[in-house]
Amino acid sequence: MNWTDERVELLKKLWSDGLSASQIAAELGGVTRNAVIGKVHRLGLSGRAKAVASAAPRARKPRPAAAASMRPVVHGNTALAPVIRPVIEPEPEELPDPIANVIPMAERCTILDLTEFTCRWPVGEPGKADFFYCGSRTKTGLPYCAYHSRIAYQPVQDRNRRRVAR
DNA sequence: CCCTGATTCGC
DNA sequence: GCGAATCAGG
Repeated sequence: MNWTDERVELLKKLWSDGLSASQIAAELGGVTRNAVIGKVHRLGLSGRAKAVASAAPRARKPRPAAAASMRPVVHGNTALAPVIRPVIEPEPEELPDPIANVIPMAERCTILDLTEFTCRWPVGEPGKADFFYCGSRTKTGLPYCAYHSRIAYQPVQDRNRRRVAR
């Protein structure tokens, strides 16, 4: 593919419209984002309005909302309320993510809040802003609450064999 | 890891 | 002029 007037024109338009180089490359077809960027520079239209604010405007995943609808309603001070956990059977193939939706906000705690009586079940990715520990009362010296103990001590499921690329 | 634009440099 | 490779960053 060569840079015909049409393609250059489209490139200019899309670039000024704030599309990313990879998006433009996909739109044009037959070129990579590097080619687009290179061309953009050669054309001397490097700077743009303000499209480069957040580098990765990733598509938002719609929230599951299924588990959230099953969350028990707790009135009053949730911090002092007894732990109420839904009586759903933890499905072996279920990932911890949906579980996060049934842990009351008030219970969630950081690693600093953990004591010998708080559930150490991690939810989310450590380091991420939304990461937290379950924080429920543990039974007797166990690292997890009764609910998460059942998950933690289940028979080993078939692990996903993954191989690092490259 | 995903992604972004910027730059370099052999072609 | 072109663009892959690389760099620097979110």
